[in-house]
Amino acid sequence: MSNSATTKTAISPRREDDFPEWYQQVIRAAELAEPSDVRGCMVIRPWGYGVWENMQRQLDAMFRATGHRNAYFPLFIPLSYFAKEAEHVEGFAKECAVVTHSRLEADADGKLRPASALTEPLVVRPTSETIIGASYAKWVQSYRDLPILINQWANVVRWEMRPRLFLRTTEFLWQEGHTVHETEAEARAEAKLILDLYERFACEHLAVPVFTGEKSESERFPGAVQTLSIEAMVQDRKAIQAGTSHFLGQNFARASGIQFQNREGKQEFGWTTSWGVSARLVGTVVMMHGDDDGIILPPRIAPTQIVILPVTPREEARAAVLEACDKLAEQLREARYVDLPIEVEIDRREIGGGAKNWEWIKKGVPLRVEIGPRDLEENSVELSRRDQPVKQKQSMLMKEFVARAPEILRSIQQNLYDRAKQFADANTRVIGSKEGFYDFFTPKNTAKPEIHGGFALAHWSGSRKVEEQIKNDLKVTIRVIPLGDSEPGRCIFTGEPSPCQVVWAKAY
RNA sequence: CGGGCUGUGGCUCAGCUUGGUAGAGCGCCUGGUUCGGGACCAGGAGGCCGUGGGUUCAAAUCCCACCAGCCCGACCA
Repeated sequence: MSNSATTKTAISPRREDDFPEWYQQVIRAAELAEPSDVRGCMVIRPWGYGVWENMQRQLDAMFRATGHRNAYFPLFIPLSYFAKEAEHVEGFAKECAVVTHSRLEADADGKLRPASALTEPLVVRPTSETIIGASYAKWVQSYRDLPILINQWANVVRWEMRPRLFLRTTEFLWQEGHTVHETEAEARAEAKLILDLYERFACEHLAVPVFTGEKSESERFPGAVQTLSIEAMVQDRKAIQAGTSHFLGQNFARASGIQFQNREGKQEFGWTTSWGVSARLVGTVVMMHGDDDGIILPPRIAPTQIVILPVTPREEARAAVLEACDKLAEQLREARYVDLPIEVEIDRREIGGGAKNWEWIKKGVPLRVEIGPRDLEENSVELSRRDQPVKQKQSMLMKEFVARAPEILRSIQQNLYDRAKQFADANTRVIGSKEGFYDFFTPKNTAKPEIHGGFALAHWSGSRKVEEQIKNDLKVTIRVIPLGDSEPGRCIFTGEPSPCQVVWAKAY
């Protein structure tokens, strides 16, 4: 019997009925974020920001460990700087916010109007290659000044047409690394190092398995020589680009005048890279792990990993229950999960126990712990794992729970990853013919056009024309060209020789 | 930026065709009964009906413009 048809879920619609709407409802129900009155911009609420802060903290440690240091560069980029790299301009010109005035004045009707035009308009950074390049040009004189390994945590603005909470907003939070190297090989190695770092972060911290590789020319960052990317498959089987790392060659060095005297005493342009991930990762986690009752946060990035819910059916038991909660919280905070104290919160609010429980379910807290009078008598607690069905509860001795909490969190983290990996594997196919390819990406149910095959691995000769044709016909693009060993074959569309299979999918 | 749909208390929406002083459910507040599960009963607060203009004695309702949101395209982290 299909229980799911009758069971009430916290989020409606369900994923299978309307995935985009489900996504929005989850974000609202979990109090991650909400749309603001400013077109295309969002308010990130404490719960959502807490997730981002955890991602930030953990990535930051990884950057530091690989020799990078943080710095901060201006939000405003003089138009003339921005104009230096031709492809870069072409790529970003259509989505730039531009500051042209420096003052407001009241007109005759008392309405405020911009006044005092700037001599040179300022572009609000859509990315910072050019403004950072201007500084690097001053800092770099000799090969002894290299490498420069800097990261910046910042907001950027891209005037997008269709905003979506976390996935595509006009202003967004991200991290952008910008490095300069003495040789091409070093710069290429840096881009690859960061790609691997992003992959590790996605898998181990976000429980998000990814496909990695190089972008085709048409999907490359404007001005880059090579763009590397990690791509995840979310639950509607679409791909989401979760992080990119670019080898920029000498293009931006040339544009910004980043030159140094090399070991032979000759002037040479530096070799640069840039790389970034954004708060889009929060949206990725929602679409990756969420269910019809809300989000499910991987323990490593959950702002609260364990919530303690006092059960106080009788007023006279209240004090004793709360005391036991405090004691448990204290003990749990002394335990370590991935080398950090466990984040514990006691929810003392006096609202109905059921309602309270559901709030935390929707917010995706990995582990809920109930303590009531009966538990006090038996020195036990009732556990509910967010990665298991809502009604499923497990009783455990308090002492045992304290000892096992880190292990349980690890198990949840692992389970989320395994599930996601299994889903991605189950919906990834090697495809050997054009017909098979078109069939794979053609929706079987016209009422739900978003449901299609998933990811396809297929040979492609490198023809841009084929790429365009597929995009026009099916809205399917090459997500990545895998790096490393590959079996040559024949392009399934043209029969031409192909060096390797590439990953195809519909994308966010 | 093009095409379609939609803007009415915090949320979901009814009312609009046939103009006549603003409604429901959920949520919120108060009191009570409950309490190992999103409880129940009673009372209450909350809305220049997206904005501006027009038609009219009278506009949530009709007309025009604008703005915003969603879905579909082009673009993107």
